[in-house]
Amino acid sequence: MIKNNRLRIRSGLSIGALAERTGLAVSAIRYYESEGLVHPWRNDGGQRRFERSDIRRLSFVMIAQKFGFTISRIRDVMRRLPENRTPTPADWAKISEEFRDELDQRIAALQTMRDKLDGCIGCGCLSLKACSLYNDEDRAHEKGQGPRYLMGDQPDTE
Amino acid sequence: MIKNNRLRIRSGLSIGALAERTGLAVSAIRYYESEGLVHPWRNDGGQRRFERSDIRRLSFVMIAQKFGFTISRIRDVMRRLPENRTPTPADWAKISEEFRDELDQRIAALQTMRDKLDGCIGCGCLSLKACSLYNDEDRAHEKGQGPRYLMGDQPDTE
DNA sequence: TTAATTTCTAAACTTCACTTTAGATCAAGG
DNA sequence: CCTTGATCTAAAGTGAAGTTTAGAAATTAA
Repeated sequence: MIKNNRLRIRSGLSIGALAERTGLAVSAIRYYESEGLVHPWRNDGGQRRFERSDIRRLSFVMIAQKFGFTISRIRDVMRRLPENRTPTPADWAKISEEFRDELDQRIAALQTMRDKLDGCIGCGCLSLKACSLYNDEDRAHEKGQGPRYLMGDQPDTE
Repeated sequence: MIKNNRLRIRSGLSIGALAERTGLAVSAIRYYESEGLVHPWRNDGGQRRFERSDIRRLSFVMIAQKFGFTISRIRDVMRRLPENRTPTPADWAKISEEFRDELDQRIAALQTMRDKLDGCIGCGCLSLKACSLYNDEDRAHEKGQGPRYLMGDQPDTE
């Protein structure tokens, strides 16, 4: 099975080397391990050793963070990478597409809100019960339930 | 000068009434005061009393938060409202436009990043030095300096 | 071999945007 | 007047995403 019978040394990258390669702080990498984003092994002295493909994993994390995804969301998506082998470019492309779909939705939601804001600028309301910026379904921040009573202005002026 | 010489009672809204009108928690309103977003006065017993126009102020805060602006950014923008008089719809429209401009920029930045991601999905790279998702100027998160060395992959495979 | 550098763990600290808690005071209804 | 209910302050807690610190052990360079 093994074509090359020279001893294959799996020395791996130290955490400092990985930090240099990714631009991340050492402490951030340890934190990402605690969050399950990378899974280093330990050498004889108990120090972390990383695979070269972890550079790519962490790069993906950084990109996803730029897009505004949370650690837990990123972890969920990365769970879909193969565990038994080093992910291929095709594997990465597949999970990237998932992010793209969410990104599209968020762009669309922001655009809708901007259009509503345009309408509100036109009428200067910004505080009327009827304002479409309230009680909208297309929230930018899905979590948090947002205002319930909203814009309690009565028709009289203030 | 004063046409109506009946005593004008400026009783104001209690914090609970304002909470009901805006949908915010009482604790959130106190927090917003501590952050300089509203400036209630105190009645004889030391309780906060708010103007009716504070409903609008807080509504504006809520909208701006939906758009992802931070408290300090919102405070900065709201400083441009007139202090000597109750803001008019036109005043609100003016500062809303400022937000709209930033919103436009953020939408554009997200779109650019999405397009780049599309390119990366096509080539499956996601980890090459040349990848345009790194070292880009159009960051979604302006704060935080982002990766410096970025994607340290050497040309050899992993 | 010795000294300098890295890495280790655990715990505490940071910022943001709030909420919760505790004990005290204020205001309103019966 | 008395009792709820609302409000007050200050401090601590929350969760996300890390950073900082301290003291010890491992690794590397000279």
